Amino acid sequence: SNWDRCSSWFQLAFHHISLRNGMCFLLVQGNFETFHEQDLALPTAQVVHSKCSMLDQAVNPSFIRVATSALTSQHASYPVNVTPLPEVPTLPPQLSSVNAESTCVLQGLPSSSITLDRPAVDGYNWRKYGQKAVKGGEYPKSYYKCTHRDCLVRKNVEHSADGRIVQIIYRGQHTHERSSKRRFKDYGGISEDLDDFSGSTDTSVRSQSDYQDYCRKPIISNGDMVGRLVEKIQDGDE
DNA sequence: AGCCTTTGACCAGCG
DNA sequence: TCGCTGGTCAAAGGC
Repeated sequence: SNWDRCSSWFQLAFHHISLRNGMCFLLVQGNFETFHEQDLALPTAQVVHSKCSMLDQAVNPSFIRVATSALTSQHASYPVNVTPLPEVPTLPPQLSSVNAESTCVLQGLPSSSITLDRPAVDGYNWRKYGQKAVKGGEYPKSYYKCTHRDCLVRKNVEHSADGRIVQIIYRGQHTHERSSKRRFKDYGGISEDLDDFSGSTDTSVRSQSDYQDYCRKPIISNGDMVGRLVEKIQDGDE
């Protein structure tokens, strides 16, 4: 039902794969956007990989690798360490980078184009407390703390040279639910909808939403879809 | 006023 | 001990 509520808005952007056991993976403009505990409770990465492999590979082979990678992270102890995908499809020329979660940069568009560069739209509030150029300055690494009182969770976000997130490392576990919708409005309303989508009453589900953070280089086969999405955002339509 | 990012300084671990 | 590296602090300024 959450999917039904959400998909009407995001139908331009979503590719989705529903698996037989009820798992539902969302791929938002190439980002592996949402993992919920209910999605992840049963399968190991290996199982998911095999299930995904049974699907039409034409949907997006990279997606299967992302799903497998994220699931591996899900069941591993912290810190979570996600390596970047080795391959990504070619983007249309007007669009070099779109990350629905935290970075949305459209190049070749007017200066009014949307740029979302926030630490996370994962339902938690983060405060950046440092940034370092690591690995010889090749990859700037940002350090974030959860702003919730008494919550010690920290997140390290590593960016590639072109600004894409190539690695997110979480340390600790949240001791609270995700924050209210209020702050999500800061992200142009998109995340508010995501919150609706993931707004299960099951708090244990919410606690796993960090995995929404995995930003990936976009996998877009239809530039027009993004153009229409951008129009919607620019019109201020939440 | 409160919260945020930025950024140089500082600190700890390691070879 | 020294230098390097990664992580954190905290002042300053912006929104």
